[in-house]
Amino acid sequence: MGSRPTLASLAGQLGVSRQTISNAINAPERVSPPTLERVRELIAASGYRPNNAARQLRTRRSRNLGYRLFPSPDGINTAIMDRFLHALTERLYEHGYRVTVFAVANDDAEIEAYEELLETAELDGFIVADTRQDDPRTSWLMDRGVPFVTFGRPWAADNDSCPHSWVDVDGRVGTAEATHYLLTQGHRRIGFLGWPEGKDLARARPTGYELGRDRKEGWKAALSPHLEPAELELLSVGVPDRIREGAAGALTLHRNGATAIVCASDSLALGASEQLRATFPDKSPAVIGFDDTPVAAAVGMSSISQPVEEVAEKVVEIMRTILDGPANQTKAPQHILLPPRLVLRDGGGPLANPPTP
Amino acid sequence: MGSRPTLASLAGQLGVSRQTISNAINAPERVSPPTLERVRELIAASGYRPNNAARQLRTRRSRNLGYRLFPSPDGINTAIMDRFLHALTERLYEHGYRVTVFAVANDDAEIEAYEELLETAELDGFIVADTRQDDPRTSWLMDRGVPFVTFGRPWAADNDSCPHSWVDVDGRVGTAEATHYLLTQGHRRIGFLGWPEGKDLARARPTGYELGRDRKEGWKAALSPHLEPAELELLSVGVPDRIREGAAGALTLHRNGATAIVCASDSLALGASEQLRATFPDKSPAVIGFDDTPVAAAVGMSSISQPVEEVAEKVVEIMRTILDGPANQTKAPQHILLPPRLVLRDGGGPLANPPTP
DNA sequence: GGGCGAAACTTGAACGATCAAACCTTGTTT
DNA sequence: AAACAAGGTTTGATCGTTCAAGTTTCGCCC
Repeated sequence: MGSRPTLASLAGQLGVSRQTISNAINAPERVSPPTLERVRELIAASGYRPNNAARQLRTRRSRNLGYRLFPSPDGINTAIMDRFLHALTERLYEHGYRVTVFAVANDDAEIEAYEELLETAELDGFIVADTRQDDPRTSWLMDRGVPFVTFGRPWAADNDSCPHSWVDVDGRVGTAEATHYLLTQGHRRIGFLGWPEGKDLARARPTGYELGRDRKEGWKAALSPHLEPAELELLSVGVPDRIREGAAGALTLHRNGATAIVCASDSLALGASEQLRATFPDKSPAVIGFDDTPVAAAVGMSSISQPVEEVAEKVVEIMRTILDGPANQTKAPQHILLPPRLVLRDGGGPLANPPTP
Repeated sequence: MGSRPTLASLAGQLGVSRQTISNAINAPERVSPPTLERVRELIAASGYRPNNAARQLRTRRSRNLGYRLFPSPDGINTAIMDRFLHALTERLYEHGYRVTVFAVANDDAEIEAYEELLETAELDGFIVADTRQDDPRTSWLMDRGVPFVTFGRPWAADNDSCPHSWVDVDGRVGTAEATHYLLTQGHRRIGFLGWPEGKDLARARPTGYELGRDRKEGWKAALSPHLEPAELELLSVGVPDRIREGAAGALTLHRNGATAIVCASDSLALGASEQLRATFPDKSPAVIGFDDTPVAAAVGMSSISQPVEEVAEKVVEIMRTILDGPANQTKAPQHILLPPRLVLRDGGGPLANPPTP
């Protein structure tokens, strides 16, 4: 029982040189059809697979990309990044790329890890999630010309002139759509349950504060034709991203006259929904969450769904044009903003009538 | 500006041979103290890091382990595997190991991926989660002598004679502890809300059915000294792992006289808890969940917490003795069963009194 | 003082692939 | 008919490391 086949061993069997086998794999047009055929047959029969380490040593390409795992915060919103990682891995795998994950505590450590991974494992690039304004990570990567794509906008004044590629979901469109839907249902006093504004309160939110502002603006834009600014003011509340706080915030909004609520996250929405149903069993305000997490689906709550699978697909597409595309082609950074989708559900919650056994 | 330092370039600067530098890194005892000192200084000053591809090509070790990402099911229990992956990655990184993740649809595809990853990326081993009885994956890995450790027992008749190493959490002990706690609180008729039994209903549960049986047995063992078998029978219900089903199951248990409920998952517990609180606002039965997911923490529900970080630590320890330990030492498989911890919370749920603004 | 052995270090080869350049064949051009 | 071009194939070198087998130095012992 021999060890695994190599280019040289295959070449020996076929009476050709290693380079011919190599060409058959990497540049088939250089090999004559009959030879190509024979080589391909042997490759299939022998189950040959090129050794990545050897290839990497020579080409300085690892076909391996890095992704940072985020620490699970106390929210329920991690589920969405889970789905993203899953889709990302799957899509990249299809194109022969592997994903190396790493976990670090903060941005500084993340940059250090980039350096380490680039130098030892020679990763070909990174997928960076959860970008913030003036993100030190993207500047670092850009400075050294490391290929990367972000899931998240740079949130700079002009996102379109951003020098790197990004894919993101348009939260504004999502909350606007939810608000419009509630308007068609006859609601006018629609509340927004979001996160606190101001940078110093960053801890209270799952990510940068720009995200929350974006989501709030969609609600505001959809509702402002129908309400006075003073009323709008009353109908917006910002609280830390926890279920408990969502419950409290919902009561405030209800007191201010809200008959329906659009939320910045499912955590808030879940708190709001359960609280309102408990406090006002007969006619509790409608609640729409954000992210369409499993919990929302489970309790039958409407929510705005981010197309993370599509985001992953776009990210991979862009990454491939950067890494596999023609070398000397100028690669203009791509910016893709995907619309979320409103998922309507009947309401759910505790069962009205105990089922008979 | 030169490219990155290599063994040869460092050797040139110091007037020694490459091998001496290599020895200083991998076998310091072979190098004389003064030379060692000089080499180490230069390494630090130059920021030299060994190239992994070259090292791998020669040693056939990649310092890279594989881990399969699970498809996010519709439950809320993925959070725990998230934490596990995070801890695992962190611990392995500390010891110079990287984690390559992959996502596949089923067991066959998983085995194919093992093969692919072993041959091309030459992974050193795998961490296998969520094992079942007669798991085809572990047999495959064992047959080819691939190093691996599982998070999860083999669930065979005799776990202790299992030929591979595993780490798991003792669900039985967890539910027993929860039941005991409820007994000390004066409860006698304590219900168990679990999953359906029988292999054909596998879809209804997050994983193999052995897990659910294990958790149920802890409750049964703790309670059987206090109740007749017939009563026990009435106090146990098995439903699919969804919030909605948990709500229904809880009502059944309540009808059968349960004053407290121990659950096989937080999904079920959440449904039970919310339902009971809605249906019996004044004196709703106590509910204890399983897995201590973020949702449980958020709604203030008691739950049995799996020490996944500790599991990850043990898994890494075992993996290191396999991979880095003395080569010709006989490695008896290790089996570690960790106890979960009961996390008590006040109850939470909707706020009784609307807070003043 | 010759032989021996250990310690410290060096040298050549190998891992398995790709790059760059050389080498044959053919067939076409002048 | 000699020169040239292009297509197909081979050869030698190289990526950066470690293994295995050398070499040198020096002290020790009989």
